[in-house]
Amino acid sequence: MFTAILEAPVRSVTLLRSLPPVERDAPAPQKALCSNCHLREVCLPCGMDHADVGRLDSLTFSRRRLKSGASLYRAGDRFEFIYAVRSGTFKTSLDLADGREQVSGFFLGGELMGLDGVAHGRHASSATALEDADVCAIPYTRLTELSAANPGMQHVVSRLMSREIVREHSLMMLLGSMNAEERLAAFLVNLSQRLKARGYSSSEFHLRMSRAEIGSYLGMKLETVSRTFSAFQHQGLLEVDKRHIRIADMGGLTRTLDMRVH
Amino acid sequence: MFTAILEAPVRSVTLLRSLPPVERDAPAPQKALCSNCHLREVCLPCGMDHADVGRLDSLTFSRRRLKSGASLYRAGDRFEFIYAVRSGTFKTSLDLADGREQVSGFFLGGELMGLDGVAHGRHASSATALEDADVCAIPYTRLTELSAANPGMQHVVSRLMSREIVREHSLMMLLGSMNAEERLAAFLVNLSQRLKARGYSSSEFHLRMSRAEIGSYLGMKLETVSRTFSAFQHQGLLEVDKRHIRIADMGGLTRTLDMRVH
DNA sequence: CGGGATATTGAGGGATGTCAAGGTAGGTGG
DNA sequence: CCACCTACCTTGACATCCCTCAATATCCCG
Repeated sequence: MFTAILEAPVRSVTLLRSLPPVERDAPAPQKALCSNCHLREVCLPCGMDHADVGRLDSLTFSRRRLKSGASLYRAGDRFEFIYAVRSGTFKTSLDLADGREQVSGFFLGGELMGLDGVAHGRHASSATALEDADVCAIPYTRLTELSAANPGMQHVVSRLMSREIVREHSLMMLLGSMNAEERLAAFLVNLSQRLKARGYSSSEFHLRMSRAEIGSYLGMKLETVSRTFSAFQHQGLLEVDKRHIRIADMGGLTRTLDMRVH
Repeated sequence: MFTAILEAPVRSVTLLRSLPPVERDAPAPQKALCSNCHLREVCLPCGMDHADVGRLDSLTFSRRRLKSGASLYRAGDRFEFIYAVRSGTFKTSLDLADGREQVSGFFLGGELMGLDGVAHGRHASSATALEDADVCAIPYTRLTELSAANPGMQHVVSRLMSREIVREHSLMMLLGSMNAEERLAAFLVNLSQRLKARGYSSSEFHLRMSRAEIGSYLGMKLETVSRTFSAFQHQGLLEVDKRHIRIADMGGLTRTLDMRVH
């Protein structure tokens, strides 16, 4: 299901961080090429043949750097770009009428944000960096122009959108039919697999999001998230220290899901 | 937001029903043309210019008729077609590990089903007719071939997928942050608007789905759905007689949503 | 007419939300 | 360097919403 990336993506991230800071929102001078990006196996080019990836290079995506907490786009902004995460973690969220937010997703390196903007030409959700981060800005109209001439590429783009639909399907299932323990287990197992596919440890990691953000995403209150973490720790499934997580019993965690008592 | 269709779609539906029944699953002899379909303003051609709609006609979608309860496709089936509802109502659902189902959507005339199949070449969900129904089967590869040559058409297809993402966003919000009354109110208001856009009454209609199906969709038990209907009736918002619904106070119903106490 | 599916309603219990208090970590300024 | 402040996390006590189980009513279809 997931392609494991064996090369560690950490090296280039460190490199980026050590560069002198650029002016905020100035057009980044660096241009990113898909063909030699360390994330190409999990990102936009995934599934494309060599020739199509080469064509992608002609778009020379501009890069944008964000500080932790900065927003990449906001709901209602004009839709021009989709964004691929190069480094860091993002959340996407919808603004509720009463001012609270509903988190609709978390995004890791290589994942794409903003596809919901195609529908009405405006972003339907907001994207916020959960740590210092780096994205490729992919001009949507140029991408469609390019894929019009290349059936293979067009299919890849459609598939990405469809994948987003499927992703939300499973979240709906989660929100509609699982109890608190099942929700958190599903969240952790999913995150673990995605980290593994990016060359990180699947059993030990640092959460970039708060309990409140996890809760919003999973449809539960932050106190319940906290209590459920504690419960898993008592059951010997996890070791939890604030945001540092070690999965002690992956089998037990996945079994929590299969039970599906409710 | 929705384009009201003034011509009543009822006439042609009645016509179809009076035709002699065809063999089940035999390639239907009737061919449907988008350019003079009564649903063209809410269906696939929505947003296309006249020339592109004409090009759609070249695909000559075959029609498929289903009895109430019959399934159009099942999760895991090979993905070849997307389906546009011509008449009747459908539900889409995911099969849970324990045999129960999670309803992921209800579909009315002109709405498209099956876009989640693009991701992996297999349908990710199942579609079932909730009453005798009629669909256009749109061959996906031929649609993409056609849209490769026509930028306008390609964009329309992308937009449809994006719209599906946005639709699921709002459902996530519903499941993640609303209580039982808000959920049912949101469901009814949404259904009312969609019926209105199709030329039906927005204040009085017949539900095609059971309490259990509504509950599955909204993430609550059928008893809670039933109780909430009764509560709305006592509050003077609705008149309910089994599946026959009359919205007595649309303003009050939408206010239930804005309150968003929880 | 009978049987199965569906809907309504009640009683009771349990999972999760709410409110509150206290602890810890990290950042900032004196 | 330390004190303070803020944001975040944990835990407890209590409240409440919704689920579970059960009985009954109603409708639809054979």
